[in-house]
Amino acid sequence: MVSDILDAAALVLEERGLAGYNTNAVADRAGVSVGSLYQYFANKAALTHALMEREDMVIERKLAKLEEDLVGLPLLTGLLHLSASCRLQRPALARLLAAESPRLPPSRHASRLTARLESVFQRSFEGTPLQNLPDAAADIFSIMIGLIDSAGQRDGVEPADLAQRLVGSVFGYVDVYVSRTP
Amino acid sequence: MVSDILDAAALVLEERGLAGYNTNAVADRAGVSVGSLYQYFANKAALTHALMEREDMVIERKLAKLEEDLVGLPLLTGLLHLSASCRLQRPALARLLAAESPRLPPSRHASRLTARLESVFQRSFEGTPLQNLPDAAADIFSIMIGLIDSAGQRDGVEPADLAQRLVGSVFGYVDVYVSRTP
Amino acid sequence: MVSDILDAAALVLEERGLAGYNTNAVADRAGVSVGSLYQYFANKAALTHALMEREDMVIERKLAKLEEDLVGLPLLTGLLHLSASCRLQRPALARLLAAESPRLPPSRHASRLTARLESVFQRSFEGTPLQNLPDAAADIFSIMIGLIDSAGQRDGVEPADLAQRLVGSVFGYVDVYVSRTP
Amino acid sequence: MVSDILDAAALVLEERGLAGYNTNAVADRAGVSVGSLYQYFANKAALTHALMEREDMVIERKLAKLEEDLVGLPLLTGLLHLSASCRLQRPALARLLAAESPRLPPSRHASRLTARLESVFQRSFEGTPLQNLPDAAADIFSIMIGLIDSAGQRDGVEPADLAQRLVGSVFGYVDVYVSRTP
DNA sequence: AATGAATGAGTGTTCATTCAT
DNA sequence: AATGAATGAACACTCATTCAT
Repeated sequence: MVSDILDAAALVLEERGLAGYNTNAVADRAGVSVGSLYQYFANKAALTHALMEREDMVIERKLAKLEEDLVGLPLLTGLLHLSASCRLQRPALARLLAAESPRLPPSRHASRLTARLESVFQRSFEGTPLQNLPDAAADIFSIMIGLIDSAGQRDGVEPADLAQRLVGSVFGYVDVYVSRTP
Repeated sequence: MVSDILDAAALVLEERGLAGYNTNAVADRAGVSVGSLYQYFANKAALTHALMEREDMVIERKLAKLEEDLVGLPLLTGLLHLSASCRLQRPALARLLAAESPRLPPSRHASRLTARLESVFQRSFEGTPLQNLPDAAADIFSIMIGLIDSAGQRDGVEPADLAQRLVGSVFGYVDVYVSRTP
Repeated sequence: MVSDILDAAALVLEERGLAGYNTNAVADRAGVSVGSLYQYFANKAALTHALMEREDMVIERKLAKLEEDLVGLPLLTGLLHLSASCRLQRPALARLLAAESPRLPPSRHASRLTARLESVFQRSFEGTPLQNLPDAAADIFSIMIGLIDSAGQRDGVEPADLAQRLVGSVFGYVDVYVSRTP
Repeated sequence: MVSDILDAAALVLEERGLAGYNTNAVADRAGVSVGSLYQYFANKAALTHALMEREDMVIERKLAKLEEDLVGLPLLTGLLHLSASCRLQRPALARLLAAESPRLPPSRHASRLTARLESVFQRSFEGTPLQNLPDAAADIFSIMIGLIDSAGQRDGVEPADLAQRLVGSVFGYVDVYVSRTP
């Protein structure tokens, strides 16, 4: 049921955009009453957060697997490829959720993801002393989201190609960052 | 008066966020009646567009000056420094306007800015044959906006430091892009 | 509920006239929230159309019965008596609805009524070749509405007397019309 | 000036309909400020009344001339022909003014016109004792307006033909009316 | 648990009217 | 007299949320 509602929310966003994204439409699309929707989600923001979380969950899970096998820069590269291919699955959805998020109260979920990124980032540069990891993680996160979602608006974008450019950007950022970190 | 209303709109956005950004609030904040607001702006979207345009105008003007003196990569670098320092003046405003823009009908202004960026980009690589300039411009634009606005959420970000990392990212992107363009 | 809202709309029109006829007033009068009103009527025009339809329904039903029993001129006469007695039930309402209708988008219902009138008209002159039936039907319709609604502004108008004069007018029109139709 | 504004009001009504008929539009169309409009007309209703009066003035003047030459039924017939040809000059305007009038406070002008009609009516039946002249005048007025304005919605209506049918209707009404007046 | 009708505060927008210049 | 910028009450309509069944 929770899953049905999240599916419906995703479809409503993709089909009608931010303007058509409202709780009644979602409930309709899910073949469920609004009342039921509110049984499972405290309010609209909670629904949106849940959807964001579910969409990111795929990345988080795959990232966890990656962390078992890789370390250092390959791990970071892997994360970027992962993110590109995942977010390009439903590019419009990813973009619309990102566009909605500034209207939402802050959630634990987003910060958990960046925390994760911090960890990956730290493991990538094991040995090198780094400062302000949180800031760097947030920056890289924003580059990643910005670039992928922008590319997602175009048709026929190859995840691999996009990931290459993404790797370029992030390593460009990192080079500066590392070289300036005492 | 137009200017007063735009000032008010900016303040409302900064003080109350997207949720509190409505025409009556803006008119109130400007010490003006709603009717007057609508005398100068056809609708809320027009108001928002005007504010975006005004905020970007500074960048455009400074960019124009830059184009007189610089060419090649220094021009691109200059643009990035420019954008960072301008958008960090009122970081919340810049971020909120960017967040509102997907809800707005497309404007001539936004496309003019990316066209401008394309031109800068092309001038930066004079001599090198490039393909899909629009895509690259859009990508770089998104990296730029994403990174600056993300950094703008933190306190005490030095424009110069941010610009450095921004340059790193963009050149990282470009390196990949150029090397893969036949 | 639909019926309650239509009742309220009719009362608001009668009590406050066109100037006081707004959706909030109707909802208030019906002891219902505006939201409920909009659950049943897509917009104000739809509400007005529905009220017009309901008011005309009585005539349409009675006309259908009449058509079972009568043909020729008696049928036309019957229609005129019918309209007079029905519209005089709530004369102000009939007049105000007619006055509002030019501000409304065209409805299927109004054209259905005139089509009906055309059919009655044609049956009334079976055997006589007539041209431009639609025009004649529209003319007779306007005479009928005009005369009844005008008389409805006065007190103590006897439906039977009014119908007599109405019959006189319409047959006067028809005599000229028929004699000039080749 | 007054005349210019009335011209503009007429044009606005014809070009933009009831929905576009507002004081600012009229002032604009007249090349005059709203303030000036309100210098000559106390409010919007006064403006509309003045326009109605001016449009009917032509009929009134011609009717006065007719009354010098004709008496009895030919006078009534003359009035009907007159009205038909005058109202068909600007059929849309006539219709829209009639549609706006129920929203207006009652005016002396309309009653003056029907009073005039009463007088014509009485002269038409000199010798015959008639009762309830005001009612009859109002009824005939409404038949006249209704039929002419309805016909005015069609293209290529011949004033003479319309007048014929109008004469038929009115005399049909009158026949009944006279025969039932003791 | 599920329903969905009902709610009503809130929002964008219009336009008749005023009044300082 | 003329201007037209300014006013703000009023209105149509939306949608997140509730609660009786």
